[in-house]
This record gives sequence, C-alpha cells and structure tokens, in this order.
Amino acid sequence: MATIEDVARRAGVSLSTVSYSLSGKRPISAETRRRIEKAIEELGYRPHAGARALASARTDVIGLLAPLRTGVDLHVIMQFVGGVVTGASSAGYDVLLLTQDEGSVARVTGSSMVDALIVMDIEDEDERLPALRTLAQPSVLIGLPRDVHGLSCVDLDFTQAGELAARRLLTAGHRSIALIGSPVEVVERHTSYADRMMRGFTDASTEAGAAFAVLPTDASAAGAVASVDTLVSTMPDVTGIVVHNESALPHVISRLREHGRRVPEDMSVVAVCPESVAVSLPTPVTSIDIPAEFIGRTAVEMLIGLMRDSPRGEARLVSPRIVERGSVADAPASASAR
Amino acid sequence: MATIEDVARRAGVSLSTVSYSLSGKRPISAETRRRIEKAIEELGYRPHAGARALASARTDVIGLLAPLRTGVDLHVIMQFVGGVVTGASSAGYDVLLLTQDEGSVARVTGSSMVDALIVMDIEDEDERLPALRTLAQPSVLIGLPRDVHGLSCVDLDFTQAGELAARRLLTAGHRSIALIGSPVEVVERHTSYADRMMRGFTDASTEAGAAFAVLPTDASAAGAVASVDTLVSTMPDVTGIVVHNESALPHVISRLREHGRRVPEDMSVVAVCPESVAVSLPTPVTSIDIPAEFIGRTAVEMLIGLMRDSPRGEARLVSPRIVERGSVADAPASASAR
DNA sequence: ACCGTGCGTCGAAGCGTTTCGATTCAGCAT
DNA sequence: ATGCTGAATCGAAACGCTTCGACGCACGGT
Repeated sequence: MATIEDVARRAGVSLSTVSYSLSGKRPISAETRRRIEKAIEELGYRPHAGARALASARTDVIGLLAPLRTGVDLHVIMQFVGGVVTGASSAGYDVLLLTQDEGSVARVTGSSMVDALIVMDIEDEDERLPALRTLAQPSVLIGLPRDVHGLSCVDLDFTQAGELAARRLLTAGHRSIALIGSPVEVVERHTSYADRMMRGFTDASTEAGAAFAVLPTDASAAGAVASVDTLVSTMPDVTGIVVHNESALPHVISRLREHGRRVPEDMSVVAVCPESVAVSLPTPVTSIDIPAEFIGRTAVEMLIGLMRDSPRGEARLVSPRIVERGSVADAPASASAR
Repeated sequence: MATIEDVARRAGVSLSTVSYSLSGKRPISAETRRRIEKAIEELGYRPHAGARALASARTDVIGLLAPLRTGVDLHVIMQFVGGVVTGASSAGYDVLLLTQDEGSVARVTGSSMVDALIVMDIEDEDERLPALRTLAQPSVLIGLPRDVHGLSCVDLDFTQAGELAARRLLTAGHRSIALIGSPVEVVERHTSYADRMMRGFTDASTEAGAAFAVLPTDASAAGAVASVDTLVSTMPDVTGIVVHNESALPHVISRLREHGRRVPEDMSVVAVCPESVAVSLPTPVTSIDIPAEFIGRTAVEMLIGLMRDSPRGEARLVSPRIVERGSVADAPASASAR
C-alpha cells in the first residue's frame, strides 16, 4: 500500500502538505492540491486507519451494542441496526457490531476502537449504565432506563404508545381490554420498552375505569395461541386488544378467527410494531408504528452532536402515531354485552 | 488512558518486555510477568488498537458486507450476521458491519480497517468478485457465484435443497408441483441462492417427468395471495408446493386454506427456511433448514483458516436435511386427480 | 523604503505499539 | 579458568499519520 510519503514525493511536496490538503485544516493552493490529488489517484492511496487513529485520537467508528437476547425479534433489531448503519455511513462513520456485552464496552472503549457507542436493549436498571456514565466516549441509548441522569436516550415514547393504544379502544367504547405483550423473559428483565408500554396501557385503562389484563406472550405461534385461549376463556368480555409482539401478531389474529371472533366485528385490534409488519399481514391492522430505522438514524445524529458539542444528556422520545387500517370497530351499545 | 510505557515504568521493566509478556512471543520470567500483570491490572491498561494495528499490520477486525437489498428477509440476514459475530467473537475478532457496497470493499480494505472480509448476498455474476480476487486480505463469500475461481465460499447447497424438496413431493406421488420462490427482484438480480434453488427444483421435476411451475413471489401477504391465486386458477392440478420465501410462507398456507385446500390432505407443502421460522408457524411444516447461524460461524472459521495458512479457495456446501413435520401427504392414487 | 499580515509550505515531534538485534548473566562442558 | 549456549531483558527503529511552530514571501498601508 502506498503511504502519504509516497504521495508527497510524487507530488513534489512535503508530507504535511498532503495531510493538510486532505484534511483541509490549512489553506493549500489550487495548483498544489491538484498535483496531490493526481498523485493520490495514480497511487491508489488510502490513509491507514490505524495510523490516523493513533495520531488523531479518533477512529470514525461507532460501536453498536446490540445484544441478541432471547425473546427479542430479530427482524425488528435488524431494522434498528440498519438505521444506525445507514445514518453512520452518511455521516462518514463505520459501525462495529457487538452482540455480547460481557466486557465489550470496556474493551472497545478502552482500546480506542470506537469514538462513541450506541446501546440497544436497555433495561430499566441496566447494568451497563454506570460504565457508560463514566466513559470518555459519548454514548446514546436506544431505550429509556429508569434513571437517565447523565445519559442520552432516544426511543419511541412507549408509555404514550401504551396510552394511545388503550385510549383508541376505550374511546371506541370498549370497556374490557387486554394487552398481548412481550415475552415473559423480556418483561422479567424489565426491558425498558416492555415496562413502559405496560405502564401506559395500564394507566390509561385504570384512569378510564375499564377492566383490563396484561398477558406476556411468547414470540411464537404457540405463545399467541396460549394467550388468546387464556383471554377467551378467562375474560370473555374483552372486546379490544393491543398486541405488542411482532412475532405473535399474525397468530393472534388467526387464533381469534378460530375462536369465531372476527376482527373487527367481535374483537378490535391495535398493534404496536414496525409498519412493515403491520402492512404485511393478511388483514391490515390499525397500528402504532415503531419507527425503528428512524430511531437508529436519530441515535447516530445525537451521537455526532455529542461528539461535536458539550456532552449534555438528553432524552428524545418520539411521539407515537396511530394509523387506522380498519381493525378497530365501535363496541356494541350495551357496554358489557355478550 | 494508560499506555504500555506507564505499565513498564510501574512494573520496573522496559517497554518491550511488557509487549513480549503480553504477546508471549519471547520467554519472560514468572516473577516479571507477575509484576507486569499487576501493573496492568492496577492501571486498567488496554493496548491502543490503532497503535497495534500500525505496528503489527493487523486489526483483529473482520468486515461483514451485508447489503440490505429489497426483497431479502431481514430476520434471515440477522441470523447470518449473528452467526458471524458470534464466531468472530469467540475467535477474538470484532466485526465491522457494512451495508452499502459502493466502494466499501476498497475503502475498508485499502485503509487497513479490517484483516479480512465476509461477503453476503452474492449474485451469480457478482460485481464485487474481481475486486475480491485481487485483494490483499482474504475473503469468504456466503453464497456461490457462477465462477468460484480463486474464491472461498460457504452456503447451503441450494441446488440439492431444490432437488430434495422436489423429490420429497415426487416420491410421495405428486405429479404436478410448484415452487413459490424468492421475490422477483431477487430472482432478476440472479441472487445465487434463488438461482440454485430454482435449478435444483426444475431439474428434479424435469428428470421425473413431472409438471411443474416456478412462481417468484413478493415477500408479503399480498405476494403470497397472488401466487396462490395464480396457482389455483392456472394449475389446479398442483398437489404439492415448495415454499422458499420466509415472509410469504405463513400467508401461503392461510391462503391455501381460504381456497379450501387443506394441508396436507389437498396440498402438500415443503418449506425451505430457517428452522425458527418453520416451527413458529401455527401448523408445523415439513422443511429444509437454512442453517444461517451455522453458516455464519463457518464463514468465520474458514476466514481464520485463510489468514493462517495459504489462501487456497474452497467452496463448502452444506448438505440440506429435510425435517418431517407432517405437511406432506401421499398423492391420491389416480395421478392427475381432481 | 519599512513594517506588519496572511497565505502557503515545510520540518519535526509526537501518537502507542511491535519487533529486531544487541546485551547480560548464569550454567555447563571443556 | 575459558568459551558457549540459552534464557531473560533492554534499546531503538520502524509503522503512517496529524499537528504545532517556523519560515519565506508577496502585498497593502504608511
């Protein structure tokens, strides 16, 4: 590989001139710049990333901590990841993908492999937070832990999403509703989005004085079937459900049908999932979009802001929007009918 | 951050002794090693990755080229990615994730950001191949291009998978079968797996003298519905199908049901998909597993082999296995019944 | 004619490792 | 005693880049 010295020699200038021409940190005459560019072109020169990192103390690499824990939907994760990579790429950064958090933060951070970190799958009392707070490098969480002190976060406002979903059903007159939620492992870990979603749903239901239930549901056909069966047998009054579980969603709907509950005539459904999931169902479902790709890109933007300016924490919560696709109907006039 | 010099001072040895102690490339007395380790511990020292890369000409980072093109299933991609990251991690490597191939290969490779590359979403005449062949760094393809000369590849043997799937139906007596395949974009790009799958299916059908059809299918409910509808109306004789399209699979099955075709009584189904997809369907489906995670890990192993030894190309094709889950039934005695 | 003032360029000092010769010293055969 | 050998350690030279402080020079103001 050609080095900057080769370029300098060939262009007949000094080493530092090439560097300044490349970085633009000092003025270089048009003529000189032209010669340098020609030399670079001819030699196929690329700056050595390691040398650059050593000298400049930056790598132009962002670390992405995306633990692949059980119960999370790979499709959804990949959407976030895609957003992060896209955003990073268009800002001139590359992405180092880390899936095990056992010491990963300390390692990549301590050895200066990355300039900054994006951390996914945040739990309410996440163990990684203390480390992140004292880190030299800035970080952005995708998710919202209980204590955001000194941290930057971005996520869909799941609390609001929970409220919004519940209210959509409540204002349609449903007086008994249920949340088909994340898998039990996810709930037990107090994964931030699951907790917040449940809280929003619960609060809105309570406030409205409606009967409600929350059913953690395994991300599989079996899980969906189990939850629907439970629902139908123990809470036959339920006429509206919120489904916050991408993998279970299609099976929930088909299981309802098998129970003779038509959507939306007998059962109203609001989903919380990426749009791509909602529209690919056989019957379109009214849903609150999880703008995964957008959030991923936003995380990168925030990170770049943090690297440029003073590292002041900020929690950015994207407001949920509901898109009507006809899976919610008004409840029958007599509230607790059937 | 502490440097190796700090460690040396604190341990009362020279700089190079610390380095040798760390790398084990020269003998160091037990006593000295102990002191060095203590100093490292106390200082929380981590070698600077850039400096190391500069001095040693290796980064311990693998580049993963995973273009997110339309028509590919994110869930499946993520399984491959997971396998790669897991494998890399356990071999002491990190993974740089690249999703746009516009010049990415040249960039990360030319600037010595990675020691090696894994390339996904291989097309039959992939444009990236010439560059890969002349690269200083070794690479492994996940997929199988037409000309494997000088390259290392690993993938499921999709040709065999196509044959195996078709034969499973043919030996059950079905004389008219169809392949519900990858989306048309994927087919038109001549994505390696789609091409090979089709070839295997076609060859086996032809050889057996059976009637057959291939229907590229969009990865959505609508695509599934369209293909099933086409099939039912234009080829009513078809009594067995192979589905090689993860996203469409559930909708294919439910659409068949809507046409009054029961699985397996009226229609036998063989799927080609990751096991996790096959088992999460409401009705289990006989399937050929795409061992994505395994292939990802294997790619890393091959890559490490290439870095150690002489870089001789090798194409590793994993033989498909079919797992019976009861979605294939024998054809009615009279061949072209109905 | 003379002194700033920028502009464009250069030289050299790092940045933190690895690695290639030394060098020292003990132990051993001669 | 003497020379050898090998183990353990050291010093210094890369590795390829960024960046700081000079330096030369033309230019405008006085």
